Amino acid sequence: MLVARPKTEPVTSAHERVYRTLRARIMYGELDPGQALTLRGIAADFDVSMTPAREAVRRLVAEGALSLSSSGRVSTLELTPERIEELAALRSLIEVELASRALPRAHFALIDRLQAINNTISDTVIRKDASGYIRSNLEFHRTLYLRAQAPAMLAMTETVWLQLGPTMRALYGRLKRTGPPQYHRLILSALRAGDEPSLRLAVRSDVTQGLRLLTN
Amino acid sequence: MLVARPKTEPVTSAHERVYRTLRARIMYGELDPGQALTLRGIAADFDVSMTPAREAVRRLVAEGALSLSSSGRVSTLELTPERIEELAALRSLIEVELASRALPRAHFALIDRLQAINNTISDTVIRKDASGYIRSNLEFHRTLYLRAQAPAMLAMTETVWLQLGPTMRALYGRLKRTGPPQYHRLILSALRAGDEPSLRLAVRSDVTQGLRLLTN
DNA sequence: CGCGCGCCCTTGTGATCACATAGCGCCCAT
DNA sequence: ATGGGCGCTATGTGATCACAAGGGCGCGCG
Repeated sequence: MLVARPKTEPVTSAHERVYRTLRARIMYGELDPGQALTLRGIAADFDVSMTPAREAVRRLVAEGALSLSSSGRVSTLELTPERIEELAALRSLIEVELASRALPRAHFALIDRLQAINNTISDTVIRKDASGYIRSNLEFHRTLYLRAQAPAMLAMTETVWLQLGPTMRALYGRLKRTGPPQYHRLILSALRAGDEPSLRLAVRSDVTQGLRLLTN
Repeated sequence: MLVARPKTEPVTSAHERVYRTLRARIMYGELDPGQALTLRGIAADFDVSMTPAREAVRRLVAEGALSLSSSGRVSTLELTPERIEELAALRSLIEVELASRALPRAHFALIDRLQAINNTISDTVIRKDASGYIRSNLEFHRTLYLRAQAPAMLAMTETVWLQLGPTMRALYGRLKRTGPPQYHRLILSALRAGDEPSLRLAVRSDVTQGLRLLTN
């Protein structure tokens, strides 16, 4: 017997729920590169029919988060070194611009929030929580970029993150982390100083650093 | 009675056909900004069921080519001036990089092809063919960027074109064109000279010029 | 014991249907 | 004449089914 939905709860469609959950899993590296998925499997996991599963998958394929074999099988991306370099270059281009646009609007409260997120990152390092590390690291960047008031650029950056997601965890394994990324400190001090050139350099460095581990 | 498909023809799924056609119509400005579409209408137009129509629309929504109202109605984008500025900035960032990467690989044959496309653009100006103008203008850029061997960047650029599509025709109306964009000449001479700084400037100017007409 | 072939079953595609809802127009009352 | 309310219909969502094709596994042959 169906129970009435509490009227305050925003009705979120089934495919939206499937989409959001899969998207987060991919972006935060909870799926391995090249991992195969099936529509019926996804549908069963979320206890919905194939239709919403198909829509969610289509959407993720369109965003480059999943790839479609010629016969229609879906799997997460396996990136070539060239593709990784390209995506890192895109991150660099767009994120430097976003940071630059956020700078004039970055007040103390924002910098405090970023500081707090940086501490969360430390926790994930101590707990060796790869997925949590990726999530809070991206949260650091997203919090800053949100201030740029540039939704299209932010969306584009997030689709790049999405494409890098499964591969990023592989990176985490090779990384001997002892704390938050070193360049986050530089980003914070450049923000405090209102120093745009330093900020651009710090963001570019932060975005590009991980790349080296992946391409060799 | 069904006729056997010629075996050489690549079997392209129904939703792919719908997707490609709609995508081209949007990118080349054949649909007005804010134009409403219905799944059943699209399905009828292409003589398919609602399923492929839904998938094609979902895909285009994911790429930002179409927007979904809260109740799920789909329509093309109506861009605010701020959004247009943002998209132009994205074009500038990515296309300058693509041009820069294409430069070392740009041989005579490529420059000849670009020249030929430029002539096609002249034809569309004479014929006052707005959609053809947009199509061949983008073809000019795509042909150059293809040489950059950077598929992810090119794909990202194309989704920006897609978002600007319906609005670009509005631009065309305000433009008193007498020939190909002036900056195309600069792009070509920079390519011939192998002059990267000039090329970057020319591409940025070409991409940004139209913007001014749209934001005031 | 290894390799290749064929068959079955898994999997994606497209059509159709039932249902809920939002938007729109029409009608009536003031 | 105009504004508001009501009801119909157009429209999106999700489920289910039929079908075709591709991949993987096992069997049989060398």
